[in-house]
Amino acid sequence: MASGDRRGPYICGIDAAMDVVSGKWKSLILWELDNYGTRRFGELKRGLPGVSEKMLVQHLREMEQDGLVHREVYREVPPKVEYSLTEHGRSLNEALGPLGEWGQRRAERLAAEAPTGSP
Amino acid sequence: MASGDRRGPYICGIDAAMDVVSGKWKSLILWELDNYGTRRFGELKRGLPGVSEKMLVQHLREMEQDGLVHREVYREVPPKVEYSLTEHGRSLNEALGPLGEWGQRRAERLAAEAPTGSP
DNA sequence: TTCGATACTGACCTGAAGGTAAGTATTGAG
DNA sequence: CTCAATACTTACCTTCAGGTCAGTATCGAA
Repeated sequence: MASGDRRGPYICGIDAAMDVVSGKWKSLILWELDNYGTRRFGELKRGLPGVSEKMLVQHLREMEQDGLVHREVYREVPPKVEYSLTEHGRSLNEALGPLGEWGQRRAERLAAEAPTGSP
Repeated sequence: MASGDRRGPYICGIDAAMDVVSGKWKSLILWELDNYGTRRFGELKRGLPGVSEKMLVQHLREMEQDGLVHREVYREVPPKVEYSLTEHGRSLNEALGPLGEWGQRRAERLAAEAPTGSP
């Protein structure tokens, strides 16, 4: 399954962190929630162009289980659910900072090397 | 294919970095090479218990293409090939540091929460 | 009575990541 | 002549992350 048994015995810290971040949209979700503080399901969906509802729900559930995300349900009609980061989620986002900067530099380097696809 | 077109248009830095690190053994390869400086193919294989030769070759090729790894071939018999990190590879490993520490802390927390599986 | 809004859930399918295992090339040792 | 050692290569197969799409529950508005 896609979100079954995890928290396996880890070989190293990277492994343990990757277990939690791997997932097509997870780092983006992390960034959205860190940036906006609190987001409703529909807002997240609109903020992540291309994400399917299924994956968004699945990722959010896993991140909740992993203690990264807090889920607040308002018993209203139509339904309202708000997501936000926990302390762990925020610290993970911080830990991802240097990696993001490295990737940024790499992207810039690639753009400089092949501006139009080398015609 | 497993290593075909990459370097796609990235949504953010994390995306660009993940494109390069995602792969079951890549962070481990990074660590091995950073730790030992230079490793032969067979040494890497023995240092990463469970890796298949196919995946090791494939990952090393991709990392070479991505400018993370340098490959030095000695024209001898039997063959000898030495792998080492480039400057980019080393900086990536550094950027992964905080993430590794976060994962380490997470692993410790998990171990403290469920020592024997909550019997 | 039907529709729209919201936050899901479930069945089904595809592609790609990764595993297994056998084959290749070269040459010195026995 | 055969074998061992090294660094691969190739073919085939399984698994699973992720996509599509349809359905559900609830209530107010029209």
